Order: sequence, then C-alpha cells, then structure tokens
Amino acid sequence: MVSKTISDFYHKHRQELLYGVSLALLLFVLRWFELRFLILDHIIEIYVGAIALLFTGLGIWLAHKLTTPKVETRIVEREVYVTAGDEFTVNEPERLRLGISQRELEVLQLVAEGLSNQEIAERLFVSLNTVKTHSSRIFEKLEVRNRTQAVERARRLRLIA
Amino acid sequence: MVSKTISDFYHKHRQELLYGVSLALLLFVLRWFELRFLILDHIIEIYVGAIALLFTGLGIWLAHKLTTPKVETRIVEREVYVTAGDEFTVNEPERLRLGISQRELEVLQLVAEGLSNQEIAERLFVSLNTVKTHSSRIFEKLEVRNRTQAVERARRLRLIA
DNA sequence: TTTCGAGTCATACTTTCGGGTGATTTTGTC
DNA sequence: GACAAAATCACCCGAAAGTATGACTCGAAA
Repeated sequence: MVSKTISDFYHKHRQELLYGVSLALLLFVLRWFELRFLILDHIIEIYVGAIALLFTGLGIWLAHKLTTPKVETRIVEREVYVTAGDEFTVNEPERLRLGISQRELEVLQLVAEGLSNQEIAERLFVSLNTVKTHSSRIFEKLEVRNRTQAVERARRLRLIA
Repeated sequence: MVSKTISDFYHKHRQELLYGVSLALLLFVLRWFELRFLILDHIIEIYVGAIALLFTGLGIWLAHKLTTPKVETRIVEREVYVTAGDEFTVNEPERLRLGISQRELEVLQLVAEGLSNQEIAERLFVSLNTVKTHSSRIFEKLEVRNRTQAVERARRLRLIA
C-alpha cells in the first residue's frame, strides 16, 4: 500500500526528483572541488559562469521535459451551404413517366455524387459495362448527352437528392 | 476572487513553484550539511544557489520563448441553411479562400450547365486547351477529380448558382 | 526594374465516357 | 410455361475528359 504510493509518487514526479538529486550532486561536487583545490577565489568568474551556463541548460531541459507539449488548436469553421428543410423524396410520377428503372435511378444517384463508372461498378458489385449500359439508358431517357447534364436534369425533376 | 487567482496561478505554475520549493529545501539541506561538517563558507552557497535559481529561470524562460507552439488546424464544416427562394450571389469569401479566379469561376459555371469543354471554349472564345487548363486548376482548388464532383462541391459552397 | 498572378495556348499522353450492337440471365406476371 | 421488362455483361471504337509540363503575354504590385 505504502510502497505503491511511493512508487506512484516516483513515477509522477520522476523529473522533479531527478532534477533535485542531480542538483544536489552537482553542488556537492562543486563544493568538493572547491575544497580540494582551493581555487575558489581565483576563478570565481569562471565558476559562476559555469554554474550559470549549466543551470540555464538545466532550465531549458526542464522546460522541455516538464512542459506539456503546447498544442494550440485552431478551429477553422468552413461554412457548407445546404438548402434547408424538407428531406428528399423521389418524384415517383416523373420517374415512371420517363420509364427510369429503380436500378437506373440508383446509378444516377451515384453518378450525381461524382463517382466514375468504375467506382459505381465496384459500389454496386456489377461490371463496368453494366454501369455503362445503365447510364446510357439514363441519358436517353433524360434526353441528355453526358452525366453532368443528367445530374442537372435529374435534380430539377427531383429524381435525386 | 483572489483565491481563484491564486489557485489558477498555482495550477499554471506548479512546476516552477515546485522547483522553487525544492531549491529552497536543497539549500536548507546544504546549509545543514555545512553546519554539520563545519563548513564555514556559507555565503558562497547562497550565492551559487541564487545564480543557479536565476539561470534556471532564465533557461525556462528561454525555452518558453523559443518554443514555437504546435498549431493544429482543425477544419469544421458548419452547415448553413439557406432558404430556397433567395436569388443567387457568389460566396465571395469562399472563392477567395480557395483562390479561384474570376475566369475559373466562369468556366466552372459553364461546366455546371453541362457544356463540354469544346462548347465552353467556343462560348468563351478561347482554345480547348485553355478550358482544360482552367478546369484542371478548378479541380485542384476544389480538391476533386472530375467535373461532376466539382459542380457538386461548388454548389455546396455557393460558388455557382 | 523585377516579380508575380492570371490568362492564354500547346504538345503529348492516359484514362474515362458514351454510342452502337448484341447477348444472356433474372424476375415478375399472365 | 410463355412473355416482357429489367438487369446483366461483352466488344469495339471514337470522342471527350483529364494529367503533366512548359511557355508566352500582360498588367499590377513591390
């Protein structure tokens, strides 16, 4: 119980402890040198300089180690314009009038989403040729010449969302 | 009011405070050792401690100043509902944001009407290649791969009618 | 004056689209 | 079962779309 607490404390404050211990050691060593060689008075400037440098480094190290990585989250809102309100329902009479089959409408929807024929084929688990056939028929029935016009027209007729 | 400020200060500067306290403790311990072992030159300890403290602070300050905050840009698409009846106006901010030129927008408009590149070229009295260049740039800027997706996206962003 | 963005055009190449035609299979209905 | 519509797939071929790269002009801004 106690050892766990101590262990936790150690893990949480390892940095601080390490720093404290190293600081103490350093001062001890310095003091030791000081006594050992009696050179204190002569090179006091160098001594202080060394201390300053060392502790500046330590400070930087500390800051890097201890500071939680500063992540500034910048949220950029991008407005997406959508027409309001009524959820979409297929204009069934129009679909029947034009003789567009269910499957064709399905393809048409995917065409409108900007998928290529190949992508549509994969999505519907059919061959590329099948998709082509469908889209060709759609173009005929909608009396258009390409997919862009087909989407345009289908939207106007409320055949797709 | 005041206690809140202090609390905030504590939470924000916990590391620094901890460091200060531990340094003080350390000095105290050193002083104790000093007395213990009859080390007399205690002024120098305080001096060195002060230097250390100062330059550690400097280091921390430096690190803080020099560290460029990591900026995480998060784009959030916000839906803006538009009433169906209003006449169209180009979303100019969006156009500028995406860096879409006036001419490109013009081409985009015609693409949306279902015209082929050749037809657009004739309409604008430019070459087919020019239209292709324009549309390619449009696709890049809208981050899409074909004209159908471009129209889809442009409509959502209210870049075209 | 240099620089830069916008617009223009070209060449070469790859990929996708769309038309035409025919065929087989599935499915629902009489 | 017969029939019809729907759905599936194939092959061919030309047209259109899209990519990559480079270059030239022009006018505005630095």
